[in-house]
Amino acid sequence: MGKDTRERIVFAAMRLFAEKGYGSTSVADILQAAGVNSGSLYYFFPGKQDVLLAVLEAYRSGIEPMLLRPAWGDVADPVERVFALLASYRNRLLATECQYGCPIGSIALELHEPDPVVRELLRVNFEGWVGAVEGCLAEAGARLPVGLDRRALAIFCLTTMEGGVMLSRTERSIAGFDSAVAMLRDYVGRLQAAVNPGHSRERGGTC
Amino acid sequence: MGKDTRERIVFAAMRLFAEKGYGSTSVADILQAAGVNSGSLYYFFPGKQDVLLAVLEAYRSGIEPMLLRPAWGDVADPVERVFALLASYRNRLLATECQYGCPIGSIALELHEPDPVVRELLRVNFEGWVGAVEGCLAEAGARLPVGLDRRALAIFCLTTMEGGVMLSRTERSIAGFDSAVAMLRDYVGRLQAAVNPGHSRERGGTC
DNA sequence: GTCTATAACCCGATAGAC
DNA sequence: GTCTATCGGGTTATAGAC
Repeated sequence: MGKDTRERIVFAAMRLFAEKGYGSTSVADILQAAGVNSGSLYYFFPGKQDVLLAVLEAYRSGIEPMLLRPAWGDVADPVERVFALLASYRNRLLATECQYGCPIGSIALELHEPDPVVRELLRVNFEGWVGAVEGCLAEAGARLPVGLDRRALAIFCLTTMEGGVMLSRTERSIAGFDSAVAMLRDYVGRLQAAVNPGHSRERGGTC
Repeated sequence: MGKDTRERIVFAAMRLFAEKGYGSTSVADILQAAGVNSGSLYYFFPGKQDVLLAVLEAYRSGIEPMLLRPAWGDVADPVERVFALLASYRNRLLATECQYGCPIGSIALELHEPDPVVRELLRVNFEGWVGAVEGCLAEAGARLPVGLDRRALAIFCLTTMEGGVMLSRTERSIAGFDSAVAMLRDYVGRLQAAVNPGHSRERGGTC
C-alpha cells in the first residue's frame, strides 16, 4: 500500500501544519498522526521539507475542488462568489473558535527565509486564489467600472481575508474579520454604484 | 550595568525575532547578538518566552515614538497620515528586499497556540495601531461620511497592510503591497467624494 | 551580576534487518 | 516497503564558582 501510506503522511502533515505550524510539528508528530514509522516516511520523502512541498502541492491542486467548488456550490453571481469565498474562511474560523484561518498565509509568515522552491509553491497558491477571484471580477463585466484594475481588486480581497484572519486569530474573535469584509463589501458596492447609480447599494450603516 | 545588559538582550531579540522569527531564534542566537552569556539572560528573564514578552512590550511602547512620529513627522493631514503610515511599511519592505514586514503580524501567525499573556500583548499592539489610525479618521471629521464606522475602516487599513506585507514577502516584490494600498486609497477617495462630490478624487486609473 | 560547564531533552535523519 | 534502534547535534535551562 505504498500510495496509501504516502497519502496518509501528506494528509496528516496537512492537518498538523495547519493546526500547529510547520516548525512546531515534528516528524514524530506526523508519524504518529499518520500511523506510520520513520522508515516509511523517509522512504517516500528525502526530508521534512519535502513533506511540506507535497502539502503545498496538495493545497494548490485542491483550490478548485476543495475550496472553490464547496464555497460556490449554490452561488451563481460572480460578485457574490467572491464574498461566498470569504464566508468560507469565516466559517472555518468559527468552526475552530478562531484558531485556524488560512494555512497558506500562516506558513508564508512563519517561514522567514524559505527555500526558494517552498516560496514558489506559496506564491503559486496565492496566485491560484487571486486568479480565481480575478476571474469572478472579470465575469462581473460592466457591473464594475470598465477601467477597474480587477487583478488589483482581487489582490485586495486576498489581503482583506488574510489580514482579517490574522486579527481574528489573535483576538479569538470573529469581529475583526467581519469588520474588514464589511468594508470590502462597502467598497465593492460603491464601485457597482459608480457604474449603475440607480441600483441601491449594499449598506452597512456606513452613510 | 544590569539595566544595560537587559536592554541589549531585548534589543537583540527584537531584531532577531523580526529577522528569523521567534521559533527559529535560539537563546544562543540572542546571547551572541547581545554579547552576553547564558547566566545573564536567565538572571533577568525566567525563560525565552519572557524575552518575547519584553520585546512585545517594547513594540507596544514604541508605537508612538518609533513608528508614528517618524512616519508622521512632515504630514499634517489626518487622512494622509494613514497612508504615510502605510508608506513606512512599504519603505521597510524595500529596505529589506521585501523580507521583513510587520514583526507583530509575523509573530501573530507564527505562534498557533500562544500563551494567553503573549496573545494579549499581540492584541494590544494591534489595538494601538488600529486606535492610532482610528484617531486619524476621526480627525478627518466631515471629510468622511458621518455614519462611517471609522474603527472598521481603521481595521481595514490594518488588514490591507498586513495582507500586503504577507504577499510582498512571499513574492519578494512590492507589487502586491502596492496593489492593495492603491485599492484602499481608491476606496478612501470614493468615501471622501461621497461627502464632497465636487472634489476631484484620487485616481489610480480605476475608472 | 556575570562567567563556564553541562544537564536533560528533543530534533531530523540514518542504518540495517526483514 | 516497513520495521526498530539509534546516531549526532541543537535546544532550553540550570548549577555553581566568582
